[in-house]
Amino acid sequence: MSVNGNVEFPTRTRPTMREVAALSGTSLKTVSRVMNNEAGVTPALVAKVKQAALTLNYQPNFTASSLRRNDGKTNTIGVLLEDIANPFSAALHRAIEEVARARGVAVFAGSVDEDESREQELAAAFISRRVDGLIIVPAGHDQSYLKIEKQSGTPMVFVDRPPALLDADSVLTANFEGAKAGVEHLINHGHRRIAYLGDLETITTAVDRFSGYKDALDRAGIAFDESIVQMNLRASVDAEHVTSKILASPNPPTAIFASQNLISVGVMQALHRFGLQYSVALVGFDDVPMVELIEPGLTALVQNISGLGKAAAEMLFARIDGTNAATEHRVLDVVLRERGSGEIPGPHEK
Amino acid sequence: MSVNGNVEFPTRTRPTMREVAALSGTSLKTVSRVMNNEAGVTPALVAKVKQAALTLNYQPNFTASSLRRNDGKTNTIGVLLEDIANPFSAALHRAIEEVARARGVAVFAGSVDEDESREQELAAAFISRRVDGLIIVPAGHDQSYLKIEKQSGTPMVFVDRPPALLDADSVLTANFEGAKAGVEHLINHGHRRIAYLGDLETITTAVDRFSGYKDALDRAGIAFDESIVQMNLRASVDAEHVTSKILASPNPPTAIFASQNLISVGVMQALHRFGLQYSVALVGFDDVPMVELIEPGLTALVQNISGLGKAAAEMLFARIDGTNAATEHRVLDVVLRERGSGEIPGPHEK
DNA sequence: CTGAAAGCGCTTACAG
DNA sequence: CTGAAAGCGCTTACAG
Repeated sequence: MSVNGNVEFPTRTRPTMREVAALSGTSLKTVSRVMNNEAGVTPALVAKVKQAALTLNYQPNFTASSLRRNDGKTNTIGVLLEDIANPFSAALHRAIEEVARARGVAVFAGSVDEDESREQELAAAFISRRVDGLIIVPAGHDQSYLKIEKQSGTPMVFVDRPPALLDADSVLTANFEGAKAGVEHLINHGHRRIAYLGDLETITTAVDRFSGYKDALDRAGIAFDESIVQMNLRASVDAEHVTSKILASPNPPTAIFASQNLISVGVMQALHRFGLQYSVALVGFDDVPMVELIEPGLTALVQNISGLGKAAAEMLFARIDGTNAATEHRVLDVVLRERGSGEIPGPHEK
Repeated sequence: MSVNGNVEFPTRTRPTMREVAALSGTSLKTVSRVMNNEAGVTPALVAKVKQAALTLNYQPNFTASSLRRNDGKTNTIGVLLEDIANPFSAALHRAIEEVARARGVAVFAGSVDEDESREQELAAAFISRRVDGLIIVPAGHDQSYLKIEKQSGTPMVFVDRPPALLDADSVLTANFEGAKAGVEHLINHGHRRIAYLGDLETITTAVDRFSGYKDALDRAGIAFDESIVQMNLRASVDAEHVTSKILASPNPPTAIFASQNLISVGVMQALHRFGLQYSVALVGFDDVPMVELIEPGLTALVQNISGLGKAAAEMLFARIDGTNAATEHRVLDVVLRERGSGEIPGPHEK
């Protein structure tokens, strides 16, 4: 007589195929046939079984079926991202979901948070649930712990960052070439004194971008000057402080290269505060959200994030489908989008 | 003799507990005991089993174990989001992950994309994989399809939007009160002609915010004027167009209320283009990314997104743990953050 | 076309 | 303390 929903609708046990069989007066195997739309069951029986399933509210247990099924597939993949909440990870995740959805594959996701042990824990959690494959943005610098799993037949594709001490497929962005092109863009606009603000040196993409910077300077015959270079920046406030310090130094740069979007934001904030946003040039790696609202617009090297996710997912599913080709390493191009901040002329303009 | 990794390391079948038992000269049951760290196994046997497991690279199959286990738990939950890639969904997802991670629970996630059938497909996909619970941001307006599942014992919590035609827990933002407070803020700053730009009328949160707007006008004795009200805006460009049109009209508003962040962006773009960003006041629901870079700063009603996710996850796990309390509906407050755009004085300033 | 038996990889319930 | 048998919900392999 209670009005509480929990009491009115007590928990019932979920019906099984066996119970559907009993109600429909047929066998377990026939119910299985009907549920899987297998041909060769009398229409009359099909109707009876479906009616019984409906009456009992039967819901198939996909997990149980995959245990016995020959292919052993769970139609599930695991995705290890840097941080689910950051825009890069979220866009990657979305692109992967798109491909998985088309195949009826469910997606586990988790944040690695630049933590090596978290990476291993997440991988283990997904493996113990027998995912059909893994897509990984690694944090650690040794993925040999996945060797056994790979040999056991679980395909895996690395995105954004390459695997280390493990032979596996990867899809990366042209970080070296992109950063190099960005710095050359500044040089072509008359700059020779170009500061570099970079991310953690433990992140391979950060190292590659930094190499691109140095290579561009080298080719232009510009000496590397560590007084206007700062790596290991994480938050935008850090970048803001460093930018302020560099701008106030005796021999300030006429241009700045920011190795990722949070750093670009910090640089822009410092430039705005000094009122230098129209005098000091800026090129950044990665777009900044709401970039349209900022003046001058940020000239940025734009990655094809959804392209990375799509390619990774397609490579993974090709492996899951049994492709046994040699390990593949794909690299996606970066596009330089001119919006104003990178076209501010320098003192050496021709 | 091939150097191809795929040939050097052929796919092996994954070892089972039975094989570990055989190698260690013990029984399946004893291996199970060791793997689950059950007390009461001779240290010598434990060592032998662990050695064998290591030799064979045994990896436990959590899915298989949960099939037979009494609690039946898969230590897995499913999360249905609006769109994994949007910042709101991503922040929600992250907060949920945090709680799940602490319990060793893996998280399935998917995008509903404001599509009713997609919502049902995702729910079915997660249910067929026997998740322990569901956290749902619904798109449709009838969740009765989940009634059976709920009765079968799968806990579910709705976030951001309430369930319809289904009695279930929910965690919502104070949309009505928040919008009302935002409009009252504008009124207090001397505005009486306040435009309203809103989201899809099919979204309950959009309707609630609109009601808050109307209620604030009512209480201030301001007549509702549909010529400066526009609902069903989705992209920021749409909001930009409508704002431009309204600003160019004979009797333009002195203030604008934007019902969500994409709309705020469109309004800001239009105001900037007209050079009216310091003359027309603006209050928006939800923060805008990189808001620090915009002048004047956006005065916004800020939701506690991670609070929503955390509360939803905690309520879900309480149910999973067996709590059988009455359905709970929690509402989280919104904070008005003054940053400049909402404090621009209107003609009726006292 | 239909179904009884065996088995997927584990845990449970029970016996020794 | 250890293990043989049964069973979780399904599919496979085979017989009729």
